[in-house]
Amino acid sequence: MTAGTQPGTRSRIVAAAVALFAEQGYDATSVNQVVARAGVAKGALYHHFESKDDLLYEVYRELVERQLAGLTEILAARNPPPQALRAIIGDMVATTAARAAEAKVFFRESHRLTDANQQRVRAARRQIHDAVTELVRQAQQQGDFAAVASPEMVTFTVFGVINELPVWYSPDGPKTPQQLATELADLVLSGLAGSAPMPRGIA
Amino acid sequence: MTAGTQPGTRSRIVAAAVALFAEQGYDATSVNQVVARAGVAKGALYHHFESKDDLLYEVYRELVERQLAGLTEILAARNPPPQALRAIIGDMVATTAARAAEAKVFFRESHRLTDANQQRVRAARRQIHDAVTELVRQAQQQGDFAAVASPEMVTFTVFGVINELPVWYSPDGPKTPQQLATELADLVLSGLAGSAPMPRGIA
DNA sequence: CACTTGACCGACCGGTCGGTCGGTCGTAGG
DNA sequence: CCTACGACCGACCGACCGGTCGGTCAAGTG
Repeated sequence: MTAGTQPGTRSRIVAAAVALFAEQGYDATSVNQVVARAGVAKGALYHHFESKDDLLYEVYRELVERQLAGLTEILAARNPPPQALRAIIGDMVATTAARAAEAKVFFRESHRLTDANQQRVRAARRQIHDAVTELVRQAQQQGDFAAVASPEMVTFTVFGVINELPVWYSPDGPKTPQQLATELADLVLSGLAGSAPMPRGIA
Repeated sequence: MTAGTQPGTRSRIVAAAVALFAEQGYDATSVNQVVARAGVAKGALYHHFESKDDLLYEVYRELVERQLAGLTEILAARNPPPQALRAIIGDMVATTAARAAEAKVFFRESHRLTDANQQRVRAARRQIHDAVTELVRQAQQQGDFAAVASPEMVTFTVFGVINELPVWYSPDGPKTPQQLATELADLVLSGLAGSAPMPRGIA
């Protein structure tokens, strides 16, 4: 009522698109379906977005920015590797669970982005991946982690679970995201504790 | 030359479809592209397959049958849990790496299958999932594995990496599938060795 | 009041999609 | 030699796709 614009037309379009993309996939969703769900006309969508691909990219941009911000903050704290890795897992699991639909689209449809947009997303993802790998590598060199597997394998393992989480996670499920994050962190850190060095207790 | 049929028209269609689905995705690939790549006419495709969905299902059927057969064989051997889990990881990594294109399509496009076909595939996948979970659960009860995480989380972790493997694995990469499988098994088994109960040696 | 602006509308467009179907052709059976 | 048949061909179909564009209308400005 205040201004000449209905509140959140743009965000309603994005929300409708995310829901439909998550349910059906990007290609299987027509822009007509999106505008019908959002309750607007086709012209409104193309008033706010350049193309269907631009709409998809919007989903990615928001999620990847959030994850990158969380990671940067955690690394800046410069805590010991076990705590840092646990914090990273906790943050990633939390954001993935909270935005499960977006995450589902994210990891399933990335190949459908325009080349330019795809490169931007991949660059951010690689940045996250490399940061975690480097954390593990340094911790192994300093003896904080056992060298039971390469840093790359540890990273792939952690993100493997997290990326697939939106496939099976449900808010109505028996476990909260916090519990899931704790379990995953326990498993990974137990593995990285190895059999040789410190017998750090796991609550 | 022997019979009236060109050798492998059907399999050439499947191979072309797998390659294109892996490169571009299922929806983004037209049947015209498939027949062009296979070097046949459209009629040939619809002579061998009922629909485009049927063609997609063919990819799934073959892969899931192979994986289920491998798993059954391993479980039938009734080896101790650590060896069994290591064998399962080895088998899954090997088949996934050997058929990376199929696996990529598999885990990315499962939601595009017809409901009936999707249920069949999901049933087989759940069977695999449940078998591994049960293996872990029993091993934890008997003290062979530490209870650092729930059996479900262990399973999700193992299949998380494996399902994402086709995204980053390359035959030209520095590591063989065997090496990757060993690393992953080392990491997971090290985690499951835990620090609480018996320090069972890991070969 | 006239005029501008920008959010939004929806009929419409060229093109492509998955799928069809009447026809051709090489081989096997009689 | 004739007929039957399965494998395969490719022009064609209606539906629907993503995207366009001339128009409408409410609020802001002077």
